[in-house]
Amino acid sequence: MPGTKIFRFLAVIVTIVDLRDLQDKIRSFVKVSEADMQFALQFYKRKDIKKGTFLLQPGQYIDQFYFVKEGCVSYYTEDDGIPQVIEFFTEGYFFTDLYAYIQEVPSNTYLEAMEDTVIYAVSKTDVEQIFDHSHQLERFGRLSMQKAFINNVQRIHQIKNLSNQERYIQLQEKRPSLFQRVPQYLIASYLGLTPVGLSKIRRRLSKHYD
Amino acid sequence: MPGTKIFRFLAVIVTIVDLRDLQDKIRSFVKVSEADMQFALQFYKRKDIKKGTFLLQPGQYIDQFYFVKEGCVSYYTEDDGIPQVIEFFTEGYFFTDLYAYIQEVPSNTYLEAMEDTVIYAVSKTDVEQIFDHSHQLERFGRLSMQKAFINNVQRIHQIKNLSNQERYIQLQEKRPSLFQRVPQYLIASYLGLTPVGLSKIRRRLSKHYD
DNA sequence: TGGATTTATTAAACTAGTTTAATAAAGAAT
DNA sequence: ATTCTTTATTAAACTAGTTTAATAAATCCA
Repeated sequence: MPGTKIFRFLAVIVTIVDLRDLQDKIRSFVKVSEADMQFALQFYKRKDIKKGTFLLQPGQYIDQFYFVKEGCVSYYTEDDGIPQVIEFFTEGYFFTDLYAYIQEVPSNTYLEAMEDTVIYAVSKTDVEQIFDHSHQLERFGRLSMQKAFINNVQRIHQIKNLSNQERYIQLQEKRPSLFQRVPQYLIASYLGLTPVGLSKIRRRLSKHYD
Repeated sequence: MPGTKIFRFLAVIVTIVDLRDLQDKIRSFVKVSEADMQFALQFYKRKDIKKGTFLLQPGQYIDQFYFVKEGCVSYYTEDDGIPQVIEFFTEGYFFTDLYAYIQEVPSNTYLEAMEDTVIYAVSKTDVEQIFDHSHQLERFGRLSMQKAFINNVQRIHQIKNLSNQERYIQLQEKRPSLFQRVPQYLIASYLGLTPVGLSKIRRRLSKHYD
């Protein structure tokens, strides 16, 4: 059955090509032997998520760690029915609801695809296998967590020391594509204000350039 | 010289007793063999810091990682001459200016002892030796960074979703001793408001209990 | 394509903070 | 103990946001 053979062959190629992003990401942090890299990659499963799909909702457990190949996932809680956005995960981000993942308790957050999204998923037990198997990959885990930590320290500093207007401008500069991908009221929430407040800021800024 | 002998003996005891806090902290994250633990501990140096001393000032490089045995260190930037407190490090905290430490660039932050403080210090090259030497200690590094990351995610969520008054009350509940150890205007800064603003909140709350 | 729904803007009244400045209280140093 | 300096409170005017509600614009989808 030559048809079957070709199909399998193509499937293998697709898998290798697809995981290139993930490999590059890992190698940007540490040197990893080809054997260790292949050991890790075997556990990752590709998932295609349609826009509007929830990877996680309040009350659910989560034992998966994700990597965004393509697309955008919003991470938020809901207070009095109003979404409070913690982060937007886009290409190259690792993510999960880390608190629920680590504590193994039900989450109180949402993970929702903002557009058709492709992610690689790996389970907690497989992550542990990977880290047990390779000291270098454990180091990658430490360094990527360190980087995420620093990002948050800087974010805290920005929230405290910049005005909402300044943070809006900065977000436009650093992640301009977000404004095409995500409704404005979620960006308002991410910046820590109401849709009305963000609209005022936008008007103020546009008038400035008249 | 029996006097000398006794002195040395006591010195050894003191060192072992002193590092107990650090060992306990590490063992709360991972199992470590006695040999690996001793390998790590040999690199730590105790430092006694007088109140008001700066461990770090803007423009300086930092290649030390610290652990607070006793005391309190504030971590802040200065904008227009006004301190902007990022964190207060008290007993059991690991700290450094992680950004400057990792990037090996001059810091733009202060690390200042708020009271007479005892810390254990280890250099970056020694940290790297420790992690190279032991996979388990590398894991400790990953897990402690992970915990710090989660704390910051929760802090971001609080800053965004709680009022200043709510965050003031929460700080009183979670870290009551801070109010004895640190001047109020620095706590105001930590909470993201002015001394005047914090004073108003305190008055509002005290009136509430009349 | 038209109708329904979601999203963004505007207005108006309000509020929790700000800034500046003066005063009071507390702490440190000789 | 007295002075000097730092820290905390209060008042008053102001501001950048809020809430609610109405309207306009954009998007979805059958």
